[in-house]
Amino acid sequence: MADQTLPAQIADQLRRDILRGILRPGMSIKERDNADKLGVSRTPLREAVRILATEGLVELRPARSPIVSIPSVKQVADDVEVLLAIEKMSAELACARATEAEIDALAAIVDVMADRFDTVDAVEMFEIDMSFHAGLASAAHNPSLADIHSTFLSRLWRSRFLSAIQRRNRERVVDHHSQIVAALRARDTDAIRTALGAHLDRLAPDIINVITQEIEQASATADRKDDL
Amino acid sequence: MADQTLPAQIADQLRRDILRGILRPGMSIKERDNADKLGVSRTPLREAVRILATEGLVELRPARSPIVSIPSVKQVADDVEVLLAIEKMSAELACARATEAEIDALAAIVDVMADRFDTVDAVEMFEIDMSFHAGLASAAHNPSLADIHSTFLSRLWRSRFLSAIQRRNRERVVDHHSQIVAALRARDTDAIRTALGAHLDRLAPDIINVITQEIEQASATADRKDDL
DNA sequence: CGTTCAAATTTGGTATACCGAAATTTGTTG
DNA sequence: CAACAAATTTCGGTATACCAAATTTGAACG
Repeated sequence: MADQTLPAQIADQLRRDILRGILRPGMSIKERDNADKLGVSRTPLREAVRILATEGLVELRPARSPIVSIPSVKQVADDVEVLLAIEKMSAELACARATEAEIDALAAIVDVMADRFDTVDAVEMFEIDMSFHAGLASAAHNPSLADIHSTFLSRLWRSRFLSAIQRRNRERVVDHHSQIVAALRARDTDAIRTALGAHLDRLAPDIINVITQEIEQASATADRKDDL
Repeated sequence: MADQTLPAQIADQLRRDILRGILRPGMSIKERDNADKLGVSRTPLREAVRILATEGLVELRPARSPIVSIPSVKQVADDVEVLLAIEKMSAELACARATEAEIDALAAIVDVMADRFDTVDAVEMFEIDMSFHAGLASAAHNPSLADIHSTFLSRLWRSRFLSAIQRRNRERVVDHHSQIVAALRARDTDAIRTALGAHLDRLAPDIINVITQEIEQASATADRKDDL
């Protein structure tokens, strides 16, 4: 975390704060205040905010403070719809193009999942899950595709996270992923479509439920003003 | 073209220059020179360059001048692969979600195509074609999807343009689009998949051919140094 | 004549100063 | 006391100044 550019580092910091909930949806990100707080000047902070804007995590408004995105249910549903399509496409391509080494790496991730399922906390398990799906995307050998995959993954990171920590389902976490790896090994496009479909189609309503819940909750506490 | 932000206007200007070939692939975009040339300061120009970088039209290099992207054949092929998938997905969703008014608008575009096919020049016809596909994408009623669609469309703009102007095929331009609209009207998902598939699967190799050609040609004239 | 190393220049990155618009606050009036 | 208007403050947008890294150039030495 050292050799990246300064704006990228700032973006990482802000992204973490947003995803961890320290910067809550709707909060404004004032250039001067945040620049001072992070000990940098407005220019790189500004650029960092633009990076997050393209990722969909913050929202730019003309002649106004950027705010942390407060995605509507519709937006989250749209994002999920796109992410699922990208992931299915990646999986099918990976079926044809993944190297044996890449499949081995994915299998190893599933092994780790199975081993640690009962011991690690939700956050760690979630990170492992993320690495599996990122690995699947890169196994499609199409960097453009992997790029937009990671964009939508980070846009939905918080939603997925909230969804994941409230439900720990061994079947989904371990079995589904095993089936995906098995289908990859067999180079069986239909099988991977089925396996991933089962995995993801269950994920979608979960995420949307969590978000719906969070938004209702937020509007209930709507008296809170956005601070600093 | 007035109320946009200054960086967006600059990005538009640069994008035009890149796509029209005035700024050729490999040319460096020096901040000071271009800022002076456009009569603005470095800050908004800098931001404009970042915009184009996220669109894939320019390439940022750490501690070096940004250069106009010179996409490899592989990159173009990857982009085409993604664009096709996005467009097929959009079409299928549009089949279920497009309003009658949206379908009418698309039909009107096809009428314009048919009417003017023999009179307008390639550039204009190309613009009409672009508006059709953009309309199709927005008829899917998923802004996230429409966003990445337009990103890949602009990333491939120049390639598609070069491909389009060298081949004018009434069958493809008019008939294919008519079939797509007909399938939309009938809400026939299979039909639209077939129609769009026929349209696009022919497009892909054309684009890749043109790019392969251009790259070979460029390496043949490799003595030219990037000026300014 | 070629190679190497250092000085100068170029250039992107960052900080800061300035400007105009928008919002907030304050004061006055009905 | 409420409401509207003016002044002040706040804040993003833009320009500019400064800095450090990198490239280039040229001179000196082999």
